[in-house]
Amino acid sequence: MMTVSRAINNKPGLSDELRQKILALADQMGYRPSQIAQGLATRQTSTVGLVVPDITNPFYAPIARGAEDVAYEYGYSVFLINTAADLDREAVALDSLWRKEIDGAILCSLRMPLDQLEGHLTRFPAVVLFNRELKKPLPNVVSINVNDMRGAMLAVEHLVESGRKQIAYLSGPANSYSSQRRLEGYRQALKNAGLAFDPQMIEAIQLNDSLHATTQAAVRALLARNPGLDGIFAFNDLVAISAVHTCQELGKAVPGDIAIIGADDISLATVIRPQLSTLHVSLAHIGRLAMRTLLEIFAGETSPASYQIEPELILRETG
Amino acid sequence: MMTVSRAINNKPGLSDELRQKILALADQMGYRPSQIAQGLATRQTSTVGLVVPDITNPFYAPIARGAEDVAYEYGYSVFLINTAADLDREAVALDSLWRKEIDGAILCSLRMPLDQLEGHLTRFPAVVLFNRELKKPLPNVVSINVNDMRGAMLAVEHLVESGRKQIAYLSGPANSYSSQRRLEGYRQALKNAGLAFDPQMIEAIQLNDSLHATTQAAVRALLARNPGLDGIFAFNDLVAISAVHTCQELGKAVPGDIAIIGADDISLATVIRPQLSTLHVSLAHIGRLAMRTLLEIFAGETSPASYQIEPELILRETG
DNA sequence: TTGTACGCGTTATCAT
DNA sequence: ATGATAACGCGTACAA
Repeated sequence: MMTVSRAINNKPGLSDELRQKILALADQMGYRPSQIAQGLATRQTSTVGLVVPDITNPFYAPIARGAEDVAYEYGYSVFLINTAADLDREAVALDSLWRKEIDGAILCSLRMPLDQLEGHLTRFPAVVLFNRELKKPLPNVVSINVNDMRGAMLAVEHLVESGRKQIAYLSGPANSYSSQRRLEGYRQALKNAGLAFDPQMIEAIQLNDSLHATTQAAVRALLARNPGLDGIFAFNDLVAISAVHTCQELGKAVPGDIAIIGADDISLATVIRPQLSTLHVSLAHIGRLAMRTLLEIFAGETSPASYQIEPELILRETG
Repeated sequence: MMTVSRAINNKPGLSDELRQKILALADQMGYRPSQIAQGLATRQTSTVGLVVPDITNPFYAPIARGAEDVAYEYGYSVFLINTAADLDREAVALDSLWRKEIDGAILCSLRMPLDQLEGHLTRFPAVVLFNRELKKPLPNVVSINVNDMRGAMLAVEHLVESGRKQIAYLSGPANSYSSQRRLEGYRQALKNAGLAFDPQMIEAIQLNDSLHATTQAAVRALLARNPGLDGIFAFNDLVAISAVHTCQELGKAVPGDIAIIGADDISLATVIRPQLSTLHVSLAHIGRLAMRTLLEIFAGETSPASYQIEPELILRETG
């Protein structure tokens, strides 16, 4: 048995001749070692977990794709889990992954409270955390964050520079960290430009309901309160697109009357007309980076405790 | 050890009192059985594989979501694999899943030749095959197919009934089964309406290159050969959307001059303007059905050897 | 260079 | 109702 094991795992300790013979026979018999048994013996499963709110969201799909691509290259398999932004499901998922003895996990935008989260994190050999900050660094976790605040500033600065005076922010739900950070950037950019911050210029989009309907309502409310509205920064592209259509339905030209800038540069941004101006981040790259980082931790290589992704303002047709 | 095992797995053979004591203690110690070890002992891993060409494709994402949702409900985890329509990667993926000793797999749109495919299929305890027909049924595999031919007929019939005379088909690559079946439906509907089939009315879209660029070229070519073109049926929604935009760029009104109908009803269909007329199939439902079917096979319940999903023509704004 | 004993964490089987 | 033993399929450590 051991000779076979050594032959198949390419380990030294047997003649090349015997190795070839074993390999040929194994191939002929269709024998491949059970990864379950290997996992039990070596405590390594060549398996990682990928937790996202919703794989259907064009923001997360490319991340998953990038991560799985790299995993495939290195012989790892990935468990996909959708949390649906449900706290219980997050907890159950993490527990389930732990019981599967995964080698590591990529956790995207978990809503779980920090203290509860850390309890889970320490149980995994390695974790990459996306869009979530830790209070103090843990040795086995690396975080990757988009510089949302800086991105929002870029967008709002451009709106100001192109002469917009009444700029609104279409925010996400209050429990979205990204949305909060973008709100900060929005306020900061306004302040830097000597413009007053007006709470009337904020509308929050709840993600549960029909996105387009709620965005429609939000834009209408914004316009009712501020007839001179001439610029909108939306916390993500889907909302931005809905805002574009709503403005057009209301007889407002985009960007003539109202300039609109989204965030994330999902693939939809270039398929709609007018093409959406937005903050570009390479989603597939983030996924690849996350998985590569995980592999580096496995290999014991030291990597930065956190990565910051800088968004880039892409001006297309809406702003 | 056995008493603990029985307590945790809710098996008979111990007093309720003891069971509670064990459960409480296990909870306090944070003990949960290793699914790897369980897998080795029981030969069941509570794990399934989901193989799709590309999770980034808005057609497959909802299927994956639906499947994972059901898996979650029943305590199963799912391995996500993107094949990128690469034959080697398909084979490697299937082998990898087999070594992981998955309980079953959902295989979407595999390109692999039938004889090679069957070799893989028989190694799995249970398989649901999507968009792929088997020559003769295997006892452990159920297939789910969209009635693409019927769908194409619905679309083309409607185009004919609304007065369109020169109807083109924007087909997919030659190795796409769906696209081939839709071509059949297109031809059949033409025939039924007494219209001649003209090869000049077909253009194939290669998926490798930039989708919009190739669609643009295809539509231009179609229009150059047939200036009177007044209807287009596209083999999927993404291509249909590109076609809509191309027509508009070329000064053709949609659907005034040219009516366009897509297929699949991906979520994008309702976010673009004009909203896309298309063939609706509930993707999330297919995913859920696929996973439920897998679970039924596990449970030894008999289910039909194949399901046929009937598309429904949804008339929105492009046709 | 090759083979043997043991352990990984769990469940099935048989005994008590 | 509870416990002891073997087995699942492999890799590690050590002996031959």
